[in-house]
Amino acid sequence: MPGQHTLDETESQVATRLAGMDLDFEAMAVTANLFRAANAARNQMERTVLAKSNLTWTGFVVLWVAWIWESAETREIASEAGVSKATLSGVLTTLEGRGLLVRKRGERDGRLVTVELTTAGKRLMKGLFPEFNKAERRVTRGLDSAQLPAIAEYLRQITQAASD
Amino acid sequence: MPGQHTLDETESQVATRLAGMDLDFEAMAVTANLFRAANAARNQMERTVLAKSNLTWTGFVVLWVAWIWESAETREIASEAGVSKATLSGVLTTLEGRGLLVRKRGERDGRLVTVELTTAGKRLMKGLFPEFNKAERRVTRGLDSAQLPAIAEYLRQITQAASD
DNA sequence: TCGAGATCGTTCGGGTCCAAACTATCTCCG
DNA sequence: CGGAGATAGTTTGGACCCGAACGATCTCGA
Repeated sequence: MPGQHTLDETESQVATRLAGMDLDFEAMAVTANLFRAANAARNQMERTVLAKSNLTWTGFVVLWVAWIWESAETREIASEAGVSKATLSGVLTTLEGRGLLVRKRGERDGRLVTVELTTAGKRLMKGLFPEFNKAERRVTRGLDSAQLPAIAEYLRQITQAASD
Repeated sequence: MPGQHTLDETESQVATRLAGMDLDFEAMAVTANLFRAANAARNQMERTVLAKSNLTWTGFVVLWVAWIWESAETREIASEAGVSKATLSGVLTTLEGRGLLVRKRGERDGRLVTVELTTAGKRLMKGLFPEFNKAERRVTRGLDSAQLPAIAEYLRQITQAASD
């Protein structure tokens, strides 16, 4: 595969190209590999699990949050899914149009909207999630399973530090 | 902030809601936190570093790859940046329109296109990257610095496993 | 009570994002 | 030499993505 670089080649080129600058190369390696890993895992799971249900990544995450919490407020879903409320609004319209969830205006507070999965939405998630979990197992199969909890904790630390 | 859940609350709700299903909860925790961390870090860095230069995340990554490799072929950039060639094509048009890079048709092979930063593009990266690295240091500040290389290696393993 | 300010979800505009279809170019075998 | 097939980048169509502006709703103090 000509024109392709391995991870090692890339990091070596980076070190050469940026030599002499006052940089934290270890922090750089962690974040660079964080984005690479998240991207590779997302693409893999979209292709192998989500595509056959015609779901996007964000669509799946939104359904997942509403499923886990039974019924969720939109700002909550946006926060959990890691998207802006503007994005969520559009995604909800898409999923609602496909009959997977419904929006309900808050009764006490007329500004709020809560989201609930329809029967079809619940059935979809019930069938899809075990497959999704298999893919999660797959992308972590290169790791020592005894280390998994520690790795999850490292990632939580990054989330924490990035959230101010 | 009402309606917000902490990470612990979310994971506890997940465990309750999915109890009894045959799932790998440790793999789930790693991938869930991987996406949360990548997302939080990306949003943070977009807001604090990239926004003031009016650059998108992908735009920055594309410029970065071309900068590191002096001159790069399109397929190479797409692979490094983790986007499809279709996406890259649009991003290159945007960046070229802003005068940050130029496309050059391959001389030997007329199908290929190589990308090179303009003087303005190089100046931008030279000024921006140290700031970007500060943000990288910031999002990893919660981690034991002695562990950083090991964490980068864990993430490489995930990338590897997700790439087939 | 009544309005200033906060908060909620939606809309808008411009930029990604991808698979699939397409054009242009190259390779290589007959 | 010539064309079938492989390969590179672009276009297309539909969905996501965000900040900013917006209208609707709530809160709270004077």
